[in-house]
Amino acid sequence: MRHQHCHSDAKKVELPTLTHRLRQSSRKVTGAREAILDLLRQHPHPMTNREISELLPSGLCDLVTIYRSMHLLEKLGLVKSYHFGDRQVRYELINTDNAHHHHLICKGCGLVLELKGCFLKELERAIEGEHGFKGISHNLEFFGMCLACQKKKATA
Amino acid sequence: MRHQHCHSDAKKVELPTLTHRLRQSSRKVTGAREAILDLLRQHPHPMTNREISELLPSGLCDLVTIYRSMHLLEKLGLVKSYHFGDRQVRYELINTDNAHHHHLICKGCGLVLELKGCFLKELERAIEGEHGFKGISHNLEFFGMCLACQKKKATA
DNA sequence: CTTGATGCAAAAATTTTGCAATTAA
DNA sequence: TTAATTGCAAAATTTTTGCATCAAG
Repeated sequence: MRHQHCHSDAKKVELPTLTHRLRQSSRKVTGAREAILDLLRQHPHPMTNREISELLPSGLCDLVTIYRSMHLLEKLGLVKSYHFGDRQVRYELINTDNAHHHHLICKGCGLVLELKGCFLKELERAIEGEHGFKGISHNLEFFGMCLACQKKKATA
Repeated sequence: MRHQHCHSDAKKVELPTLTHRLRQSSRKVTGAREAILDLLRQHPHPMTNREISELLPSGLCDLVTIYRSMHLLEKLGLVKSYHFGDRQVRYELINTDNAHHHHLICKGCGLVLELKGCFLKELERAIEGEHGFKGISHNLEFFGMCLACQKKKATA
């Protein structure tokens, strides 16, 4: 995945709000965690641990710390993990404005657009009824070729 | 994922049909590949390389061969890979009867049901129009708790 | 102080690669 | 015969764990 951008109008969660939630769970607000959370705020699209590590000021913390932090943040419900079908886990800050959404990912350049809204609630109800499952959720991501990559391909 | 089952009425692809497609691509029909394809026929739901390896007659082939085979079979379009959100790649035989479908996965026991049909074609068109993307596809999987696991939880 | 967090090294687990030997066509 | 395939060993990744040290609350 070469580049990632995100078009989202959702209001950003404030950093103090996030650190407060750490303290509430008797977790400590450390330099590494603040930096990670702030990075996620500034790049509001799913990122891998490695990407996070590379974007963080060099030497700020070990990659192991990022693994541990992301597990924790996910458990505490501050981030959500996404899978774009390439066996990598990506984490995105959960924005209360825009909690549940899907992405449109360019297979050429890795551009990520955030899609507004979701249309599968009724479908989930139908599936619950038909199969007796409870507590249904879903993963849904779209893939395609963005305008820029279409042009690139045409001229190549 | 502890168990996997699949409810599918789709007609099974015949083994000779599959091996024929290997020969067409000037690939060889080996014991390992026949065994893998037959296993996938008999377990018509997505399986990881490790699961395939463990279900194959012991010592039939190396795990490396399975990795290589699955890459090849995917490239040739005989299998499709799925991601159930646990960072594992799962492969399923492509059945011409039932090429595009989604799954309903129990978070308790790993039961996998195959859902018939797909309802997102119009949605894909809408997204193409709105964002200028071309060739849109999607990944969609549902997760929940199956009846048996609901009971198990209630009595626990 | 006391508990939780971190770095570093090492272990574990997963996936890929090189190469000589083997086998299907 | 020859081009593709395989096994084995080894390398390259990726993720997890242990433990002593450090730091936030």
